[in-house]
Amino acid sequence: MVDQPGTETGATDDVMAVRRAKIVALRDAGIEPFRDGYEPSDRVADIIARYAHLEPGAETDDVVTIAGRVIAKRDQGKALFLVVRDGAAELQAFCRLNVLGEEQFAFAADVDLGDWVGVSGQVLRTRRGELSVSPTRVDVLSKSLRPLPEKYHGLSDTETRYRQRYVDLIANPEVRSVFEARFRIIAAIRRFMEQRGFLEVETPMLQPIPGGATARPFVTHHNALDMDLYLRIAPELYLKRLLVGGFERVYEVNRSFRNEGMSPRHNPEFTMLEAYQAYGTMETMRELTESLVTSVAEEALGTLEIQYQGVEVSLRSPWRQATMSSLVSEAIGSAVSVHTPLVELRRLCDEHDVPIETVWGPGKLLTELFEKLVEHTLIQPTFVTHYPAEVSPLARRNDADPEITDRFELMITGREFANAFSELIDPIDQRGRFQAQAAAKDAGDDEAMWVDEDYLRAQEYGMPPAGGLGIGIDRLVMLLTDSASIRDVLLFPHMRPES
RNA sequence: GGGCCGUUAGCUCAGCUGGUAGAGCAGGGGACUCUUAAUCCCAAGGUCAUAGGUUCGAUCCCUAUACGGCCCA
Repeated sequence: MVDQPGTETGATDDVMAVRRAKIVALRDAGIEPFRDGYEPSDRVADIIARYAHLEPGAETDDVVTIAGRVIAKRDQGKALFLVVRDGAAELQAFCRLNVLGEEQFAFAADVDLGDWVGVSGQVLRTRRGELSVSPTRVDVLSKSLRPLPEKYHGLSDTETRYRQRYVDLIANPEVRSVFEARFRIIAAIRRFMEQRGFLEVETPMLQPIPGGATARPFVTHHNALDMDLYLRIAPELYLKRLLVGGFERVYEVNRSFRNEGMSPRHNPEFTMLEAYQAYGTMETMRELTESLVTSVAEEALGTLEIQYQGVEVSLRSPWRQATMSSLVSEAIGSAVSVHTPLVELRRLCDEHDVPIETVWGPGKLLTELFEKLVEHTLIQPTFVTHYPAEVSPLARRNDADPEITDRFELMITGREFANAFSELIDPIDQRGRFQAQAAAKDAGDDEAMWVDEDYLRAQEYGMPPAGGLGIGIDRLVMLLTDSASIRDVLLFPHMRPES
């Protein structure tokens, strides 16, 4: 039959040869090992729920057909146990010679670990208490050619886990639950935004001028137009064009791309939520951010008291708010702000080992001090408000102090999670800010922004006052799934090519 | 880009002071009709990441490279 006592070879490289031989043998016996479709009657998770109270040793007359991957096999001679995984749920097939008959039993015994199978039979619970299907029929739906990782320790080599996520997902069930959480979180975000009256929109990922953030872009080329295009670093300027056009509440769950190094917190492509609300302000966005994160966390975890990498974090409202200048002042022990003399700020940077560049003004120096001295200390959710205008080229100036903006960043676990502000809607001021960015770019800052004339033209038609918000989805998922690395929340993280 | 660490069988890991490698799981053969990390018996499985160097002799020491991880920029 399918059993091949003659093909005795223990060489690990020949595992695939053994399986290939089985495929040939199956076809010779008139059985297609890669079938076209199948019709299971039930999902394993439903069966487990339905028969939760079935007594050990009890048999039912109910017949079910399930399908899934064989992830364990325990051969007992004239009895055989196959563990079939359907999604995240697993059910044992308790194959018995007297129930299946010689031919079907031999067929079942020949199933390999990793094969996709269909199993049809009566539901029972074994004397040992394991809910099982006692098959009257076993079908191979798709043969597996490669051996699975070790059943007890799973797959732990990080490189293989990221490169071959499909194997990681088979070998490490907890990986699946992280990604289920990720996509439930994103679905919850969409529901929240919908409830708040926001329309989900799509804007270009291929942009002639990359805008909306300070970052180096990826360059690509349009052959027919013979022009360079850039993968977006943010959707911001397009979403705000929609405000000009009269869409009052829009958002985009966007994949954006930044041409920078990789780290446990950075991937070249990442996911953000950006939202814009006409007539809103920094304060509107602050409320939106806090409500969104708490409601999504509650929905995903059922609690607002979480642990991240061993650190207790409370997401319970209200969250702390503090201005950047007050936080920096607190850290260095004397009052500083964007109005502190340049020489004094430079001296403070020097004193605290913050490297500086001569072209930097007070706003940039203050921000550098903040990032070096304060940012990593903000473990509990904190809105850091009133960023300097110098580092906020798209944010509205504060009415009382034009050197700062009505902007905040949200810090949790010492990292940035969100960035939001009252939008700069004055096209004349915006042009000046772009020009300052262009000057910085000319001076060698390759992350500085370009002048986007079409965006300025849009603003010149009149943009309503608005609040805008960006939230890093990958980081939010890391926080809510207690994941140490962004690679653990990306199904296929970016990797260098295999040798 | 810099520093540190890692790479041994398909997977998870040992490998002493330098004398060309072991185990468990998976895979092969056999036994077993309630197992669940099943158990028992037998046999097999290696370009020790790659390329150089030192040495009578290198998985081990040295250099470079590749890939990965962490930290820093």
